[in-house]
Amino acid sequence: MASPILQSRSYHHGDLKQALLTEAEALLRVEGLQGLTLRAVSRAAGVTHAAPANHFGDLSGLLSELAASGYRRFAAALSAAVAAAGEEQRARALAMGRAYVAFARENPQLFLLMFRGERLDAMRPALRDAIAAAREVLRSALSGRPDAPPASPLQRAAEGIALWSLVHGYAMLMLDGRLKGTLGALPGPPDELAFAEAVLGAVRLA
Amino acid sequence: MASPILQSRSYHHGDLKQALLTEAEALLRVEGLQGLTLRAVSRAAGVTHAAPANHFGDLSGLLSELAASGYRRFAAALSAAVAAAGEEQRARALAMGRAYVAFARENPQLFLLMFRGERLDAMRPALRDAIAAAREVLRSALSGRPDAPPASPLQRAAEGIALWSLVHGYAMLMLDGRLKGTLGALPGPPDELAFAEAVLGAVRLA
DNA sequence: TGTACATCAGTGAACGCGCGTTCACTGATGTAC
DNA sequence: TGTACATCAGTGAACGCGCGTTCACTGATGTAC
Repeated sequence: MASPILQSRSYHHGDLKQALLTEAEALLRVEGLQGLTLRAVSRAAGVTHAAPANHFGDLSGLLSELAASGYRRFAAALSAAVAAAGEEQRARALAMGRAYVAFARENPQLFLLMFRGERLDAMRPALRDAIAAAREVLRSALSGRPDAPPASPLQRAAEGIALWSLVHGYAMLMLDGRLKGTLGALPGPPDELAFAEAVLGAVRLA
Repeated sequence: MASPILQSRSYHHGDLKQALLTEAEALLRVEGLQGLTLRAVSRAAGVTHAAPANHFGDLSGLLSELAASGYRRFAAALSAAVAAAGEEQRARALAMGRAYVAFARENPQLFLLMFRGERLDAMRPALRDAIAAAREVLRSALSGRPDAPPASPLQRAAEGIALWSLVHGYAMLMLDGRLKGTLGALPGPPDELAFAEAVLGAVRLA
């Protein structure tokens, strides 16, 4: 018989794989990466702690699938933002940056899991594919200025990586709480969104 | 009697505190952050695993002191690079960026420990002071362009954070191995230094 | 339609592991007199 | 100079903890005939 919800295979539980991923993400959000253990996730999902092995093999398998899910949503968010920004290159890059930072802010622990390779298994096809897809969205949003004179391959690559570094660094510093001091020292009440906007807009390609 | 080496207090061991920090850093370099446990560090230093408590209290105390030591060396490296770069503002920022990335490349795990607040105790005076000192070096190296018209406080702060984000993001992406693909796709043999230079130079304040 | 069988998701108990913490102790160092 | 005492760094054994893994098992689902 089909699952009560999706048409995925369901035995005793009825899509335990998805349930484990959902619980894992909730746990990650609340407890952080170090709270994510096979036993804790199983507990949250109401199954024995040996059950996840049937779906993920081991812990790094579960973390990798979770990160893959994060990358898919990340890529979708960036992609939608860029598409909505029109054709102008700088507007597209800015839209991407906004969406990038917003994703990090809304999913801080998931973002850290995604960009902290240590505990992931980069060989997992689901993760590898999701990373590649996200990378491609970034590449297309940051590809050089068609209006400018043709640059060297090094120059073009450096420009893309510089913009990526800018938004990624901002996201990481923000998640580490490194911007609080600067934000607090500004006149008026802190406005994180306006500040992010000012930072992303403070820089241009040379 | 004084210690055989330094004039620090020495009882049975003869400066166990420094020895533990040295061994901890070596372990961190080889095993990564998750290999850093009180027991492993004690083992490496040849003492009982209860001994470190006399000097650091608990594990987060030891990690915090190690991070503080990292921040002191980090600040010194940035400071020296900036001082050698002369007076021109852009040259100073570029020199800082180079030194920043070089430190991250040479001390990858230490750099990650420093910028991953989770396991540190930010209340430790040694760590708090070291972070503040490093932050001040950054601030002075990245402070706005004296040649430009006076900008708003928001604009000035945003410019400094943007440059910091650029170098920090580059360092993090590099340590995560995210740049390998781009670097490998360039014509000729990969040249990390030249690429970093190109990335840092690809951007100007708007 | 019904029966026998194979598959496999999930169980529950047991295992060994390394961890941080505690605590009474030992013994070298430093100090008072 | 010598003795008695206080301090405190480091010892070693014991503790409980949560972890991942293993494994024989149960029982629901799916399939062959």
